[in-house]
Amino acid sequence: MSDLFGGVPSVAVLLPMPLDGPLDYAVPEGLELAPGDFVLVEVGAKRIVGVVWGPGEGQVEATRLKPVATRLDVPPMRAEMRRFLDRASDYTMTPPGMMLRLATRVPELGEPPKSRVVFRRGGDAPARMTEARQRVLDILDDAGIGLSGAELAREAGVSSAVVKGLADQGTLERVEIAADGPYPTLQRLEPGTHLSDDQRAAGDTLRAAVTEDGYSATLLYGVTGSGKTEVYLEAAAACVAEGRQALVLLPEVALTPGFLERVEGRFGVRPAEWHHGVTGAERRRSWHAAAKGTGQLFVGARSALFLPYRNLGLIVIDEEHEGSYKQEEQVLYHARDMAILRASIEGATAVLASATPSLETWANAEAGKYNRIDLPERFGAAVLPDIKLISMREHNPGRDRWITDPVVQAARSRLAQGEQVMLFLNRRGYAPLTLCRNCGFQFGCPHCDAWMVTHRFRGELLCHQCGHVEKVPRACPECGRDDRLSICGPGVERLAEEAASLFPEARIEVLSSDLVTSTAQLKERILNVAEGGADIIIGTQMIAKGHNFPKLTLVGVIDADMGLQGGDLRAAEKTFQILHQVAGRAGRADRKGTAMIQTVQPEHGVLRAIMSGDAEAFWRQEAYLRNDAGVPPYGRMAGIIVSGTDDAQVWSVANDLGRASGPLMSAGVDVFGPAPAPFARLRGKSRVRLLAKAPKGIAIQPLLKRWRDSVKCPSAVRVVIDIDPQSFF
DNA sequence: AGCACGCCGACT
DNA sequence: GTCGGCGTGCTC
Repeated sequence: MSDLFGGVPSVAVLLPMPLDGPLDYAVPEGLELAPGDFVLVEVGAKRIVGVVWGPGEGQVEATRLKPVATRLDVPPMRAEMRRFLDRASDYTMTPPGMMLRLATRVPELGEPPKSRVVFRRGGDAPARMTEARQRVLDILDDAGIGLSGAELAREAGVSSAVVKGLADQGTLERVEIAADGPYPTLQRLEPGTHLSDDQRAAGDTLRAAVTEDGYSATLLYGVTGSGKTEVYLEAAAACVAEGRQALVLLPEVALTPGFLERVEGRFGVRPAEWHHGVTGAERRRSWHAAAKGTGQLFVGARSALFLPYRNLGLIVIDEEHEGSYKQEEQVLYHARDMAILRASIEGATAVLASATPSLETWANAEAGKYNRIDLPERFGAAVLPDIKLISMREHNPGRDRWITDPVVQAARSRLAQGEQVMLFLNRRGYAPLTLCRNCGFQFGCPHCDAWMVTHRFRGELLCHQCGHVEKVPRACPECGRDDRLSICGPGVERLAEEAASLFPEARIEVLSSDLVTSTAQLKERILNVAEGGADIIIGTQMIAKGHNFPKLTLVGVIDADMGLQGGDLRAAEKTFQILHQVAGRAGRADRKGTAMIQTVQPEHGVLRAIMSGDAEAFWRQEAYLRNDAGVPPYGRMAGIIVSGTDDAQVWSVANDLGRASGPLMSAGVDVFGPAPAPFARLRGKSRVRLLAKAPKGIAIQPLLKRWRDSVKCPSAVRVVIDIDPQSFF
């Protein structure tokens, strides 16, 4: 074999660290290594798992090389995966080792396979049959083999003592099996039966794309409730039937346990999971199942893209437009882009599913780079709600009031019929501005140019930009008067106050990130609302998606214009997406719902698009604006974030970068900044941003890399390059 | 990323 | 006199 390095003195080993490249190690006598082999090597005093990346590069003399300690008994990393990591590292301008780190975040990688104890039916009948014991036995008979004592007890809803009791009597037998055991086989891979005509046609198209060899990408564009999930699960079925693995990426796995049940409903078994919450033995099992090919279907968060799949045939990115696909910490990457990259390298099918695609994806479909499948109809009884615009100029609710009369009337009649009402206002806290009517002083953040938002519930003033917190003031710091402070504008807390006075008998639930302490609590409260535990739901974008509320028939959007101000180029697009989502929550069961959208500018393009349902025209308009501005998808855009604890150092580096931008400008790249805000200070670190905008066709990465490296930078200051940020200013 | 080395403040 | 703060620099 030509790519074996037996007898070759050294290999380059990539390590999961932020080094510029791999390090050379000597190959000991008798060890044969090939690219992709997992090896254990000594780095400093520690032993670390690395991957053979190629032949030794020879920057360090052969005599000074440490030897490779061992080769691990793990399936070697495939060439496709290595290429993916290299390309991803290049694209995101992250050291390749950090990409490897994402791909090796699995416990006990270097250790031999563990075993675990599971139960099976033993010969003896129990001395006495109880209801609890019967349930355990039923669960076991159903599952066959593979459940541990704890799992059995949990699934049967009994205590572990019941399982232990059965085991002691010989009704259950303990068996030791490999801990990284395979996942159960998916059932019913043939085309699904309960599909509408539209769904079947879409499913067939995707099945064909999966069956055909090689890479393709498809935008699956379907309104909420059109059954996108059923359609892409058809693609997964076809993929698994072909003997390849399928991956479904979800934006917020923690909030979608229902998804696993839908998969189980379709395929009879639960998929392998990979996300933050999967830890320990299960994490290890998932990773190895990906590598060995013993897992067929994977469901996960963005990090699931970095599993070492043996034969990946399909990647679905559900809710493709979701911002949570972008990782903003440590390694910056956008899972949607990386999914396309990986699919193209693996020769797999990519499916981007959304009711409100990102403009980039829409434009790629428009340009023919992606196929597009439209699912126009809602499935079953679900009907799109009536949408009404309420002009706030025409219906002025009056001083310190924000709910207009038409919305009040509609809410009254819906509440009277025992239905639920949702009021959406995308602003946390009580009120966005406090000012002094005596001297005109406005309470602003000392670190940025934002207003301090009053939070009554917490009893604090909060900067929503940088997180700065102050006590609620008693008097004006400028003139000292304590009787002229005026609280202006609404937040959800204040809206709840208004709703309580308008509908005194209604039960009101307010949901916003600072009124919810944990994900578990959020789930519980949402479930409570869904079961009818509240009449009026008031909230921020937190309530825009998630659990279905069957009794909800009226949605009131309090301030549709809120998101449209500011310099964010994606403001219109984001507002469109969130309005579409919120409005779509009304009336999905037997009752056609209504969405009433309060706005001061009913003629705005976003609102016209929401009204007419003609998203195409809106996107075309937005695409035109983007084209004009030369930003994605018509150009490349990168944010350069300079951060550190020392303000002076941060500014000095940022200014040096600004001065050194000449070569970029002459290459046709526009550079803006340095600009502070919106994140002037974040957790004690100051941040300054620059923005580079390159027209399409210019490879921006090498230019940026050279730019970054041309400015010397104290190690206390970090310079991060963020390709295609979500917003700029 | 870790981890060791190194140079200046409050302690037995 | 030392213990320890974390700034700087290196890992084949």
